[in-house]
Amino acid sequence: MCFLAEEDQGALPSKGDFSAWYNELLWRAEIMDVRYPVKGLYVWYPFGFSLRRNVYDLLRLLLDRDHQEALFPLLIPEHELAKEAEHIKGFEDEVYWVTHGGLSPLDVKLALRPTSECAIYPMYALWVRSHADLPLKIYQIVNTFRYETKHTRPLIRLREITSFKEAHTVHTTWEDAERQVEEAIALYREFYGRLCVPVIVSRRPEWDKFPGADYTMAVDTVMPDGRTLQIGTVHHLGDHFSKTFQITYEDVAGEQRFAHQTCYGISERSIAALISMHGDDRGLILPPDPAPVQVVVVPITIGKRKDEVSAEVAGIEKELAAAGFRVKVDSRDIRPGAKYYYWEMRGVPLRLEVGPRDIDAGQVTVVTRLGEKSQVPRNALVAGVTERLASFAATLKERAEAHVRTRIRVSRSMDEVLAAVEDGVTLVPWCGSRECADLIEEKTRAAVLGTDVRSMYLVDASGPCVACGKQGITALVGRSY
RNA sequence: GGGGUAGUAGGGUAGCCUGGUCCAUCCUAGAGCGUUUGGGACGCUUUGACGGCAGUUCGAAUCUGCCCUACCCCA
Repeated sequence: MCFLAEEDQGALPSKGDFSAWYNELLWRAEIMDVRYPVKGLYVWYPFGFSLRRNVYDLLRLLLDRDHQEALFPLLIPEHELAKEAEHIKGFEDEVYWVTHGGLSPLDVKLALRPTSECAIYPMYALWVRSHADLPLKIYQIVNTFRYETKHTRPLIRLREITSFKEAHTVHTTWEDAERQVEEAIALYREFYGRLCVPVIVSRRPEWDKFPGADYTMAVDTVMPDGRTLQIGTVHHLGDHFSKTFQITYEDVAGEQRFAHQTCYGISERSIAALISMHGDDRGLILPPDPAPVQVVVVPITIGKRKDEVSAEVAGIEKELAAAGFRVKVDSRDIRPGAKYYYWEMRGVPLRLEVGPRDIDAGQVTVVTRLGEKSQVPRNALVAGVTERLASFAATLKERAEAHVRTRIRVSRSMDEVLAAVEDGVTLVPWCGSRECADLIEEKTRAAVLGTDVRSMYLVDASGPCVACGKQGITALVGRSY
């Protein structure tokens, strides 16, 4: 099996073999180390953590416009977690329990939060008094724990979600909460826009909504192998939780009323999507916004002119850093080619090559991660780098959209569904019944993901239901992670 | 949840059935020295492992039990 050394040194598995590519890339690009000795728990390498920080900084920037960040405890007492019947039913199989303090059994078992509604809402009951306190929009970025029984996968299916951004809002009316749902969707669209990851928004079927919610809107993307990945959810909680946790406010007429709530979350699956969407056989490809290193400078030093090149490179580094770019000079004593491969694996958007020929010509050689090579005059470097990073991001976005567009097809029969979900998702007419959804799943191993499908590639697929033939509406169907 | 296979250095393998004290081999692995440097350089030197716990034994990578972890198949 070991033919790599001769044919193609150091190559990743082809992206066509997505699973192998993904696993190998995670450690080759130093995102995650999967060798931690507990199932479903993984370690962020410094490089991966830096990527994570940039991604979550973007998310914070968007949320901080009108949300406040806070922090609630990891442990939830059993009686609080069990308060909302539907909610606990949805999670009870996956909860980790803390049962002992030292050697003594605890009087009240404590759950590691699988999500934080039951940690936050008892406090909201204390905090919310008047209509003037509303809307209340708070978020936190924390780790959560779920004892996943299915196949765990780094960044995608975890027993410790390390990077769960969850927002919890409180409103006076159902309609106001509904408007918040739309705002959250818009916010998530903007976030994924910055990551150049195209998304499809849809309304999850009744049986697949968040436990305790009125309805759930989901944000999905289409992975390279055509399977979908849920990378964000927005839930309208109605007044279920406010009744359970007694979150009431006094309205303008002096009446006590139950509040209406929403919650919405994004996890490190956003990073899985980012990595998977753009990467290629050479490694990561990162858009400039989240890239830990945006520009790498490789000095080409030969013999006597070494000092001259070093001085030039130092000047370039200073100038770019002053302009706000995350720039890295690679002055290691290895050949330039090895550096190119190294930084390509790590997805750096732009590489600058600076050697004697460039100095003589008064220029810098610029190569994008997609391999486009050009020269920028040394005296217009910042402008040149700015322009190339912008067009690089635009190109990534186009590539990603082209990928998703070719993976969405319309199917009008079960056979067409079966063919379509082999390597993509499909829009099908569906009558809306659970029975037909189950039949579709049974025959195609693909699930009805949602209705009210919103995508820039939307095609109307209403017509006779592919399962029963009754009049149906457009539904999104696909195999998901 | 049920079944199967496996875990040997940074990564990949052989050895295990048939126990033998220095435990081999490959690599884009690591460390050092020197020569090199416009797409993965080369030479020399060198480091480093039998998943964990217990048992059997004069002696365990090898046999037994339990546990952990990984992968595959089925539900």
